[in-house]
Amino acid sequence: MSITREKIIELGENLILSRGYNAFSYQDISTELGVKNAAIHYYFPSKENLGTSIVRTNIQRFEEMIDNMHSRGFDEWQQLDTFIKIYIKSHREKKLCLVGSLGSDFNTLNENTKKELIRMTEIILNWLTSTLTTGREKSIFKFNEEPQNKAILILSSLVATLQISRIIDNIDYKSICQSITDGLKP
Amino acid sequence: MSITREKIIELGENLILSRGYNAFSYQDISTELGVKNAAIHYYFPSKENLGTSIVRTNIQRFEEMIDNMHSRGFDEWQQLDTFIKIYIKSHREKKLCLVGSLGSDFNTLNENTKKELIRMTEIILNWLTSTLTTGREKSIFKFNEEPQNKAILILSSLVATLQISRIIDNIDYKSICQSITDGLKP
DNA sequence: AAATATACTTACTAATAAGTAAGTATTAAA
DNA sequence: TTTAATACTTACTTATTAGTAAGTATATTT
Repeated sequence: MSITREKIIELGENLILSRGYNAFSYQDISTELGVKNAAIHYYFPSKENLGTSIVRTNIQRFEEMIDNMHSRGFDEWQQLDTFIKIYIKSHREKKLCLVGSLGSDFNTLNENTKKELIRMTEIILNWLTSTLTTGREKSIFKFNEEPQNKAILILSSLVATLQISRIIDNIDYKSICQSITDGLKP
Repeated sequence: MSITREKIIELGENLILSRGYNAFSYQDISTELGVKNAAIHYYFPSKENLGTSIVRTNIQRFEEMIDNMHSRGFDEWQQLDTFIKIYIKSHREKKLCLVGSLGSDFNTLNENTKKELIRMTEIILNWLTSTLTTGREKSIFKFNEEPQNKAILILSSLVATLQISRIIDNIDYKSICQSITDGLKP
């Protein structure tokens, strides 16, 4: 895979996470890369292609992380902590996550990017639900809600607290994450 | 106040909640209203004026609701239920809330709209934090987190579950709200 | 009756957006 | 050594955007 192509995806992702899908242009990417906007169209003929590729790259990254955690034999606490650390990093870098950013722009997205975003959100929620279910079976976690509901509540908290932190800057993101995990302790 | 002006604010708000700040134009509003786009500029010279007015209108609406609940002597449970019902209505109407929608677009907003959004979010969180604090003092609520953290967690859950519901359509929003309130029961 | 304010329309401008067709320099393969 | 693929640039088009200046019809005030 071309290095320019990878840089375009990386820059595009950062632009989506910092400014949103409808507020970034091919010019933003090409200027940053020091090329002409037609060069971006060479790799991604339309913004639809770029958006879809960005989400696909994220799905791949997430699935690799899950595989890696499973092959290392991570228990449910270690898995949840690793997942939460992604959000703590996003907060440190003043970025949102794709679910929150593209979720807000959902109605304006093209069909393919929508499809990949749906797929990505399902993959995350399915993993989280199954991790919560197994963790509770093993008495590692304790909670009363349906695992699916608990998964949505945890993901929502992580996603929207990033957004609210952007509005109100004195929020202690790590402390919020602590509250989330405290709510799962037996 | 002019009825056209009010309609513009209402349409603008709905456009922000369904498509986001950067994906709606004065044309969208003028077409819907059956006037020319210059008519919108007559009431709101710039998009900054419109955005700011939309947020201010929401602040006013929220403050009126709070005043109303206080003057009716609503207890903390009734207040929280009333607040959550706003979100259930938004979900039914397939809309987001301003905090979530404009939170995602925050970095692209003008200074005045940012200021009002900050003010609105602070008002909501301060009310929620104080309601939770008082409710716990009265043993109406039970929770272990810091009230400020609990307020952020509740607001985040409401906000981002609207976004996630847009992506994944089989989410039972009311059931999520039930999980939120169940977590406060003594 | 004349002046003024209100609520617009007409007819623009300048900037930026996505997207394209055709050309060029460089590297790799036949 | 010619051919072809790769990685772009040049130079454009078309559409949409926010925004404006000047004009007009209607109602209200003086």
